[in-house]
Amino acid sequence: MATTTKALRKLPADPVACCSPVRKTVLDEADAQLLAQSFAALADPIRLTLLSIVASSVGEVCACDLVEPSGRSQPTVSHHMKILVDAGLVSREKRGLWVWYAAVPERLDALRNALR
Amino acid sequence: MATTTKALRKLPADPVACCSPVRKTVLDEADAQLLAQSFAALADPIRLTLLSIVASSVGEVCACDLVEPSGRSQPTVSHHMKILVDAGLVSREKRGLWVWYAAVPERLDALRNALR
DNA sequence: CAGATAGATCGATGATCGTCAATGTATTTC
DNA sequence: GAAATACATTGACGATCATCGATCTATCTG
Repeated sequence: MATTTKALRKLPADPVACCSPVRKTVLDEADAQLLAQSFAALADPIRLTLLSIVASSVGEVCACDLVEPSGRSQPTVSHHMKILVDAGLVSREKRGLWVWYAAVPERLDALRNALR
Repeated sequence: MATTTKALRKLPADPVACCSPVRKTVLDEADAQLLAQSFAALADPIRLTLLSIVASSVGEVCACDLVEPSGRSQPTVSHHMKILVDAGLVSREKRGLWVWYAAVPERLDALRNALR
């Protein structure tokens, strides 16, 4: 176990290493779970492409304009967009026959903040 | 296909919608692949916990101090740290019998920029 | 109501992932 | 060299994921 050898280690620039070289976890289990789920939504190249299309557009983007540039089938695009929406990164609104997506900047900001 | 109906759609606040409502992909395939791999490294609560421990520490952190707070076995922690190192988010240095990890702030910055 | 269209859902399949026990490798100490 | 220690690697398992064809649902139009 780490405790038995801890006192013998030469720690780099840490004079109080004998007690605990690890400050704190900073992230509790629930936060980690939630954050991981958000980052998982970004952990796919297709979803990053879809998000970049939506986020770089001025207003909203129609779902029908996402299938072709992503190079995937319509069910696959629908599946990925659902993941982005569930993660809160993209908003979804159905008007008539079409569905319109828009980026949610506050959620992207929240993720950026989590990276420090 | 989207092109056939595109002219009929009522676009929200976009007077030149007839041409192409999507500006550009912003992300080429290679970039998306690389970014997705980095975000995938963050898409696990254990890895987020491990990274938060390393990143919140002043200097380096010994591998032996990561097993207990993560609540996973030593091989599992080694596995996850390898993923973080491969993603460039954490640096690894072996000195004697111990391995020391440190965060790579530039890489975290790069990911934050990608979310902008 | 019938036909057409946009998008979501279902079901199946192959790939990848998280996990740990067992084992391997490198290093220090005696 | 032998024993001990820290960490990595292997192999196997079940779980989750990405994908698409087929189908379902909702909406608009005539």
